[in-house]
Amino acid sequence: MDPSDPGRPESARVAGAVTRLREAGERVTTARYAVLRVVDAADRADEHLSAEQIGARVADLEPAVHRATVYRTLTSLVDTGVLSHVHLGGSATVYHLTEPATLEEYEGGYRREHQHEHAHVQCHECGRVFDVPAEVFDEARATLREQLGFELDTGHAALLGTCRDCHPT
Amino acid sequence: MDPSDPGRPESARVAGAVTRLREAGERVTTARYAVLRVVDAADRADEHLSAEQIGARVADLEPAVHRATVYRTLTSLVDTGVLSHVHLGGSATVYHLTEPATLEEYEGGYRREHQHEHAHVQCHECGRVFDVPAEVFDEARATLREQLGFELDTGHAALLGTCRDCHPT
DNA sequence: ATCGTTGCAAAGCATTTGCATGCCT
DNA sequence: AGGCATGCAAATGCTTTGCAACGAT
Repeated sequence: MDPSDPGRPESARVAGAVTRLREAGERVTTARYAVLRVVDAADRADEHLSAEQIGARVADLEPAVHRATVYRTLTSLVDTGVLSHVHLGGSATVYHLTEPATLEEYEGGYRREHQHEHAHVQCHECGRVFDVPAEVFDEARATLREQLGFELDTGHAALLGTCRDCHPT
Repeated sequence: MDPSDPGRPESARVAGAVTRLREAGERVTTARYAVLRVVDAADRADEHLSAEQIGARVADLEPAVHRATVYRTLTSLVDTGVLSHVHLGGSATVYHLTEPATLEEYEGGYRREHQHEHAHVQCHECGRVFDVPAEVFDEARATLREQLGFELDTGHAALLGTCRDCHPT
């Protein structure tokens, strides 16, 4: 596996993820590299892909990579911290590239929307997922902490609701 | 199926649910009655059961009821509005008896905790689910409505976080 | 008597696992 | 070279479905 293979266009985000993988002592394999590229492309298109959907796209990119490997890869990449996953209401789990703590490490190219922690809200009518600033839940977070001692983690699961387009009114 | 069978202790909540079922033109069968009793008992114990767990308890109560029927029953009871379900982060879905609009219709016996809409927060360490007043999310709800036109439905999916007992600190 | 509901069993689908081989470091 | 990751295929677990029989109204 040689991700520096000339001719293979690579985003700064994928390059950063590969670097972090290596630093963590993890091997960079064909399967892992393909998964990273698929998730990066989805992130850039504001898409939220499930394990299964990622598997399908990886199959296009690298037909030799087995489905089971995609699942194992997703698990290990999440463990390593290179990817993070968000649980959607419907029971699906979607994956994101995790943003590094210091953006400066990786030269430009980050889209503004990806620079901050965000929560996810999903429309249970059309299924679309919207990213919203985590600060929206600051007050709720504070209340839960004070009254229950519960630390709300809005990055880890989506909240359901109805989007503007699907309103009955 | 005769839920008025003397000697079968029945809570006011189950009685109300049965009434609402009949009013909706739905048949009250052994399977449906058993599911209602199981869910009611869980509610009263502040437990949150998944379809699978409900199936197991129904099997104790009515061994003749098939697992597949429990799934179909849960679906139809939710459709009718007698039950409501909440998606937990881990991918499980748990069920509740839906509270009727007017409490007065059903003579006493409602526990205070069940009289109001509530949201669910789940600890991703220990898995326990806590009920919290829906008002905790009022500000977030208002912000999302104003800025995105998104109607947040906190009753339909649990938020993840870490409970007091599982804090690293 | 009618027609919705159920039991049964089999199919379906996403995900996981054991094991030998392969390949990244 | 050495050990982790992979391919393969079978198993798993939850949920759904087709169909005939059953039973609530």
